[in-house]
Amino acid sequence: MEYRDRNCGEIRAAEIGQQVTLSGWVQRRRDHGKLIFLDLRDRSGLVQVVFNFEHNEAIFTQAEGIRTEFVVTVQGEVIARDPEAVNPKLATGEVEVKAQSLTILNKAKTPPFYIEDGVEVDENIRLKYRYLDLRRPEMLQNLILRHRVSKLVRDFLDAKGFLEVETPILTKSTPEGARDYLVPSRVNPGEFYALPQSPQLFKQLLMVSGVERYFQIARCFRDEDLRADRQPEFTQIDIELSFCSQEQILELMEQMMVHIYQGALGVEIPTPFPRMTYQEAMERFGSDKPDTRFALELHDISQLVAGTEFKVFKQTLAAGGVIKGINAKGCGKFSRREIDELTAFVAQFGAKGLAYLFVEEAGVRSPIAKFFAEATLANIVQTLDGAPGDLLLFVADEFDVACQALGALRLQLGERLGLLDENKLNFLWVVDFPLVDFDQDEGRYVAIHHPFTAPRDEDLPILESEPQQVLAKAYDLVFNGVEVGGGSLRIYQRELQERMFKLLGFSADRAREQFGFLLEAFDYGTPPHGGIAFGLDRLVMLMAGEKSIREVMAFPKTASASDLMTGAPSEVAPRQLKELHIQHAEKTKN
RNA sequence: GGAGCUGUGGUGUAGAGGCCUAACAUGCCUGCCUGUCACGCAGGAGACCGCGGGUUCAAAUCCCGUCAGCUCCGCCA
Repeated sequence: MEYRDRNCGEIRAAEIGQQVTLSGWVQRRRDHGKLIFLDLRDRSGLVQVVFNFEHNEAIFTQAEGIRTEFVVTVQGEVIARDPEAVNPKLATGEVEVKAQSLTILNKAKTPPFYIEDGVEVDENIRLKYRYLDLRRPEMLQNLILRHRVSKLVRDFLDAKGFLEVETPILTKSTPEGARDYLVPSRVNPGEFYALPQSPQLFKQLLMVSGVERYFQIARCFRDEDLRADRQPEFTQIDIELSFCSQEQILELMEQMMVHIYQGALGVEIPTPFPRMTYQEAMERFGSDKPDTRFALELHDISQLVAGTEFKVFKQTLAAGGVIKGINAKGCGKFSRREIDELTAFVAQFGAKGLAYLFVEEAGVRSPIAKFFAEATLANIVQTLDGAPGDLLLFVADEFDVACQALGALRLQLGERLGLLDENKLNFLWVVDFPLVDFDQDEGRYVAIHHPFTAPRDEDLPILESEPQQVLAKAYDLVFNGVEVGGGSLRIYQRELQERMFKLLGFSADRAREQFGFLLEAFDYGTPPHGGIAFGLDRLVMLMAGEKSIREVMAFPKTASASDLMTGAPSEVAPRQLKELHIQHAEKTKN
């Protein structure tokens, strides 16, 4: 049989008088006794179908048995609605289909929740019945948007001469970075593959191969705890180019973003995107991914309060720390309790306390005011641009902690004060990241970006002597305070790569064992290269205005990394384990 | 690994020691209804309050544990 010759949501007044065949799901049935209306839904939208007892008794009787979410085929004539019966809320609201035949293709149980937009349903149930959740138009729209973004990326990069190349999913475990998902090898007892955290090494090797311009919409896997914007498997737009400067990469990627936003949302984004160094981002916004839609910037008052007798400040400064503050504009009415809540909030980020100071017409009011001279207080207020009615908040700690805590507080206040303008599209490049950081737990330097990121040429002489002063040829793309992409120019000379491994505490043997194939490849004529990777899920999430990447992934996992629909992960048969040479696999959690 | 929030008919909520034999809306079922589009009207079924302990004369309500979901910290080169 013929199921359809057009889509439900696309029928318009121009088709009046035509015979049509439609298939879809029954959104709703309205039974008026001798007259029944069905809202028939397919991917394109809704159209109203009418069954009239007087016109066709047999079909009418059949329609009486129809229920929500039945799958039906209707054949009939497109007719005009009476002017007073037009539904302006429906794209197809000027017409309806007079049913002449009806086929019930499949019945349906009553769904566990409403197949409608804007309904708040427990996420447990949505995820268990994800196939029904995806029937909701807003979820379908998210899938469509994601598809469009992928296609725009492919079209853009194709036009720029990039080749899409697939890289292995079963690959080699590299202990640097995130925890790997491991896959046991049946034919090599005791050995494991790892699922890729990113195609990083393969794309660099493709540069050695002479591909010159590579991209892949690549699935990546990281066995770390989840967040609203982090899933164990996610998708990157992964890009690598040879013979290209950092500036050329940034410009090309700006063009790509313009192309995506124009093509998917019809929105024009101005270029070039602003650039900000990592150092400036930390100092002014307390974050390496600053939300520049609002001010509330951080200020350093260490100099102003040097020599103070206030114990906390004095000790912090003596230990080489800093005193930083922000101005909570207009929060001068905050209660003691609200300030306690803010203190608890910054404590999450390691701040040991939160000093505060109310700016009032008469002067300042603060428990710590007595420790400072009038002139000092005036200086502090001036530095933070304080006006009567403002609340100034301070954290004294080592630089990183003070910045991070106040940076988080800044975002919290920004949200609370309604400063996060949804209409602003603030792209920002953060550049000049440090190359390495010292990891106290591991007692060694670790790469901020990854071990293949090139140091700046001018910093090479101090690579070993002052590694923490070395800046990297690395860059992140930030959108409204969210990191949407990051990349770097890579090391492409064996000697430098070996120096880097050594700095990161790799023995020569271990470097060879882990990354020997890369080092060896560098010996065979490696072009200068660099690249970037964007989180497709995050990008689409932001474009869709969603708060979680789960909303733009068809089948996401819960915070405990399980799939409520399929029940994965699950136990497996002893025989399967035996074949994989796995001895003990005891379930520790019920 | 840690912290917080949530869990009551299918769904969304109310109830916060006794008024609960658990309420409301919606959905579902039955009947009526020829112009609805969140159709309407009448009637009906449906939850032992996530699970397990405890306190109490009495627990959906308080306490402890546990499970699940969400958010955050750690973690995420």
